[in-house]
Amino acid sequence: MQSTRDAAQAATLDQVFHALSDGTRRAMLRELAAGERKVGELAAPFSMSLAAASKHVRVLERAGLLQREVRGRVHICRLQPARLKTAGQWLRFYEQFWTERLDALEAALQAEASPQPDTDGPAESPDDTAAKQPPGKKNRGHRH
Amino acid sequence: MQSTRDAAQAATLDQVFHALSDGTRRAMLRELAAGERKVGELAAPFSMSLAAASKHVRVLERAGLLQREVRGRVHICRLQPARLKTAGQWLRFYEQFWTERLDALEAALQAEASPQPDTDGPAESPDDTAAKQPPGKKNRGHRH
DNA sequence: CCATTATTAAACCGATCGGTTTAATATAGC
DNA sequence: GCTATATTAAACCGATCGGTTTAATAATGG
Repeated sequence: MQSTRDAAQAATLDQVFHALSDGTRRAMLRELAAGERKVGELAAPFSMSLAAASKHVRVLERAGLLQREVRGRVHICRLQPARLKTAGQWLRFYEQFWTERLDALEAALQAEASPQPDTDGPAESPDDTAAKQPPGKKNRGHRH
Repeated sequence: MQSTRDAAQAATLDQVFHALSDGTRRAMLRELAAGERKVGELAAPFSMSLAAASKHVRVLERAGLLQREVRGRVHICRLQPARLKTAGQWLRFYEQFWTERLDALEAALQAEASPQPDTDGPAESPDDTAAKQPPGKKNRGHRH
């Protein structure tokens, strides 16, 4: 029964992406990238109660993004890359897929609308962040 | 001052990851990967009201994951890969970083098991050495 | 003009979120 | 044993979420 597996996968993607959707939690992961941290250390940089930070840690933990080791009275947190990898795989798949599609579309439009190769115009924009343009206009020159 | 840019970046990451944290919306993106779709077409597979599906589309749109073209009375949606790329970059950075760290840890443990002296303590060391920073380390003081 | 179609707007609802404050729990160390 | 420390539990609060239902808006087509 694969539907169960799919549902489980969907549930973990829900949890992981939700965990990543908060700046405080992303900052905690950033901190953890430098090494293991106690909960108190993770909480310190933020201007919120320790209890609130503790909840953020637990959200990350339930999402499987970190692992907690209770050693004495301190809880030591480390990154757990598996789930992040799962999310990364999801993203990568669509990223690649979409890019391919857009490239194909662009090529098709160019072939359709160019009896002559007009070269490429002024498409030398340095920053393509959030390229906003009507459909089918060429502005990017990315290849893979 | 780049903090504005960082804050904006953080806000869009919030939006994008939040948009991705819902299975319905991920399914819509999956559908859109096959080509452009009207809102009604995106809504069809789900057993919810059209209004509810329309809200999901708007969440994706506000996150910059899709673009809408109003043509007559139908709204045509297409994927917009830029924001997904942003999220992908964030994930890739940490994924790689963590993997490197884990590899280093593994190497350290192996070295420990070898007759060579401990080059770097496996567990106990605070070990902040060579901590490359992801985009924007010094930021705190979040939104709200 | 009028009915149909495609979509959003608005008001509402229960659940969850992100935060607080005030306990409770457990360990460390004198 | 006592007290300080590290962390969670629990109750609460306003905001947002994901859904509904009922209109409103706008374009299509006979």
